[in-house]
Amino acid sequence: MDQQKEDTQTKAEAQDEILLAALKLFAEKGYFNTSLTDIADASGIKTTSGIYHHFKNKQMIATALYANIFDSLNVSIDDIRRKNPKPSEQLRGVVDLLFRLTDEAPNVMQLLLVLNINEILPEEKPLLEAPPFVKIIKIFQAAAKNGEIRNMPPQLCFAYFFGIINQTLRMVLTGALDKKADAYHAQTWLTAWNTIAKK
Amino acid sequence: MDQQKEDTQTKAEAQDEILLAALKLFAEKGYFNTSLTDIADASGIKTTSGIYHHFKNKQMIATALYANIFDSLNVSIDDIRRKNPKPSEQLRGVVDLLFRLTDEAPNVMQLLLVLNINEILPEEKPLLEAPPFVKIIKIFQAAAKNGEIRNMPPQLCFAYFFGIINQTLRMVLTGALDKKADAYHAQTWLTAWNTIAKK
DNA sequence: GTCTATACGCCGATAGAC
DNA sequence: GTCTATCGGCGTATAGAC
Repeated sequence: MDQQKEDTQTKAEAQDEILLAALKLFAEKGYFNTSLTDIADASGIKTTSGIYHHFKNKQMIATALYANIFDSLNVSIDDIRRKNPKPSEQLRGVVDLLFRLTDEAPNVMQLLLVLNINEILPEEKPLLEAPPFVKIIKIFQAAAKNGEIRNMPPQLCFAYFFGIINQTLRMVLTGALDKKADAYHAQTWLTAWNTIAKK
Repeated sequence: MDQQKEDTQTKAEAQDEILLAALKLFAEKGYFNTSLTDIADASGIKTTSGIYHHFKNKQMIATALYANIFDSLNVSIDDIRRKNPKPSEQLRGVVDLLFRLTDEAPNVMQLLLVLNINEILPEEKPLLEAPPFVKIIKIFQAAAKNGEIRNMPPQLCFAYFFGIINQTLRMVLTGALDKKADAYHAQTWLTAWNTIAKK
């Protein structure tokens, strides 16, 4: 491994460049409006052939992108849960994360909130069954159990709470709300929390 | 015109069949996963050629679909505004409409809430600038003026209020919430209303 | 591992008989 | 207005030289 450091780095870098270009283009134009030629042009690679040395086909690029995003979210959420004992604090941590991502990595949030994973990858599980979202549902269950929130199905908690959060962030992403996500952070958290909090 | 009544009726019916088939397929598989062959098969028409006598191209089918949906929503919203003097009642009427549509015309709601009009029709205005949504924003403005809701930007009202409504309906459409929309109607309205109501 | 060249298929779209 | 037949092109994907 060490003796091929140059090569492996280069390979990993090339893959990253492809993924980064794809992420940007998918977020801007959507998956189906983006051709492999577009992706090749936007990364360092000159022709579509080069892409096939890194990914089996176009779908696998999207699969890898979503896997990376889910993994990263998973790590962050685990971290948040470890550092915060109370479910309400954990939820607050997740919201902080999403607002930060919207300002700092809007393309990632675009894939999560705007694009339809099931239209791109019909075989993939629905978004809400992906690991990070399963964990969020668990936070709602824990919050209900310890009495921080009202007693209602966790899916409905999700609908109300993240309905507000996600719609706000979506409108920031599309420009329907004209300030940075951060400008709406405090007020939106409070509003969302109040929809489920035990009054 | 009158003397060709038979023909025009037939023509209109054929167009409707195409639109209906397209609506169903777009809602199920998405616009890009649906070929004109699929649409021809699903309507009475036997080949894709027939479609071109009714629509200039594939995009125009989507354009017509959205135009129909927007028109119909527009009429309904005008009706609601005429019949209900208070903005809060108007909003309630719109919510009733959306919940009813989710149970009775889920394909229509799928196009509105799940599919990305701007990915399908890049030239089209963003959804929130379409006439029905402009009217809803106006309702929020009127509600703010007469003191029924808190004083905040109408776009933010929209984000909170319809964040809850739309996310709930989206989850009904995808099966993440397992009952009919109607089962969540009352509670969801109340929760959404409370996010913007002057307490 | 990256290029050139090219194959292949699907789909959108057209021409023209009936 | 609907069919048969067919085109053209884009976009995915592969083979093979370097």
